[in-house]
Amino acid sequence: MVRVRFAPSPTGFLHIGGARTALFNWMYAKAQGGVFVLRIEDTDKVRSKQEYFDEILDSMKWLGLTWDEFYKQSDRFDLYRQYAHKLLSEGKAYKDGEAVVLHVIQKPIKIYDLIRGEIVVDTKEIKDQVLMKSDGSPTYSFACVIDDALMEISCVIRGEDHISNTPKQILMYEAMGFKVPKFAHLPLIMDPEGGRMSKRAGATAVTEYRTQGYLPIAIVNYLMLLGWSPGNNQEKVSMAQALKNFSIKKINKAGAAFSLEKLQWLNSQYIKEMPSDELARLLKPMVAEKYPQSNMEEQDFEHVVHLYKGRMNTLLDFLEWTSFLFEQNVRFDEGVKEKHLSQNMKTEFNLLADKLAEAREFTVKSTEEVFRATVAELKVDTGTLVHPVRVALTGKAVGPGLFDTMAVLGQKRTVSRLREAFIDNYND
RNA sequence: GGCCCCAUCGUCUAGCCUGGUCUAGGACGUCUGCUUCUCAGGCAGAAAACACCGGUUCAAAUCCGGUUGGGGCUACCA
Repeated sequence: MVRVRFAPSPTGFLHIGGARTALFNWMYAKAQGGVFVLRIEDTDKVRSKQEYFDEILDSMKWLGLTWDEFYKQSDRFDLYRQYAHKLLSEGKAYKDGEAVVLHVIQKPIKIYDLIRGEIVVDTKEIKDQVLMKSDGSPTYSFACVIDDALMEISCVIRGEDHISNTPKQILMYEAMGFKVPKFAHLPLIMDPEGGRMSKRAGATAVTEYRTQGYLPIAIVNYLMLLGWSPGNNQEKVSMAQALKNFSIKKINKAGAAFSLEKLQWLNSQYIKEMPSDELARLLKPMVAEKYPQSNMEEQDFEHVVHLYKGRMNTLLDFLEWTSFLFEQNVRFDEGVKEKHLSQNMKTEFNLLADKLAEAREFTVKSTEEVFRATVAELKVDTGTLVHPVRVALTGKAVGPGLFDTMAVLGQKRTVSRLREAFIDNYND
């Protein structure tokens, strides 16, 4: 029976790298019908926080990384103490003040790593290991070994930063007479420049990506591609497909730089393929929060979502694009007013406004007809009127088709924004 | 510094184990063209890599050694 675990410590938010470690563990378990254990390593009483504990569980669930068994180490201190006593009584460990320390025997240790193959380390590099700290709490390695052994973890899949812990821990397995599990050390995620992943290089916590409007399915898809490939030139990979092709031996050995661009692309792909009603349900509360006074008919809202779906990289982009629909006043993008509304087109705008005001219905088709007729009457190019009008209506030089835009804005607001467009300029 | 891990386009990767099918494939990004009221999108193209040196071999991205470069660890943190 395959049994794996993800063992974060609640001393910070779930890190994007931690999420990937969790994902590979989860996939390894699911691909083989095994068990995925979530174990919270909260032995550091000072640094562990309830808020982080809650957040980690929340992020795991959000990503869909559900667990079959749950433990936390603070519930298991008695157990660690028992093993410390045992090692003490067997003479394998000794006391240093209140601390319990393992005698490290000199010998070469062989690690068989599923990803890297054999790694040999001489224990002369390793000094005696503290098992129980003076305050009575176990050290990371000690608690980890006891738990992995007792929870019958068949393969320890963790970050490469733990390679040097592995020989120390093997010594502990042997001292306590436990069976040594298999190991697989995942390459680390690097920042976009290939250096150490740090806060400065961008978001590191899963929650940040969540608030920035990334879909969990896109994050999971992106993360699995960091160091692994389904092997058939696929980029957008369904979990079912990934599980079918998953093999831990196919995981890369080299660290992988995190690319926000590719995550964004994947996110946009998932947004595009999502049904508009579903996307609308996701967006609705975000709109309500950002624009409290907004109220739009369900049908209309869904239509707006449909209109902007193709141009969103993140959910947040929608809020940016559509501010002109939910705010009283148009907010102009940097420089667009100067570029498209510097020439006074009051006459043209008023003519268009008058004609639009008379329209009996206000649809994409009818607004286009009115617009084309106006352009013909004015004897100007379509473009010379389209761009200033779009800017006047939306505050942006770019966006969906102008007639789509007018139709969702509605007759009343379209007409009034056209009429008010040059009022400021008159006072200049 | 010491110990350990790693090295294919700018980035993520396929290929490496089982050398020849690789004038190295895909994707993101970049650039170009088409579509169009704009941008985005979509579609079609382009540029872009086996870190270096040596060895083994008829033949090396693939095997071996070294160099260089990057990363990790070096806590009574996890």
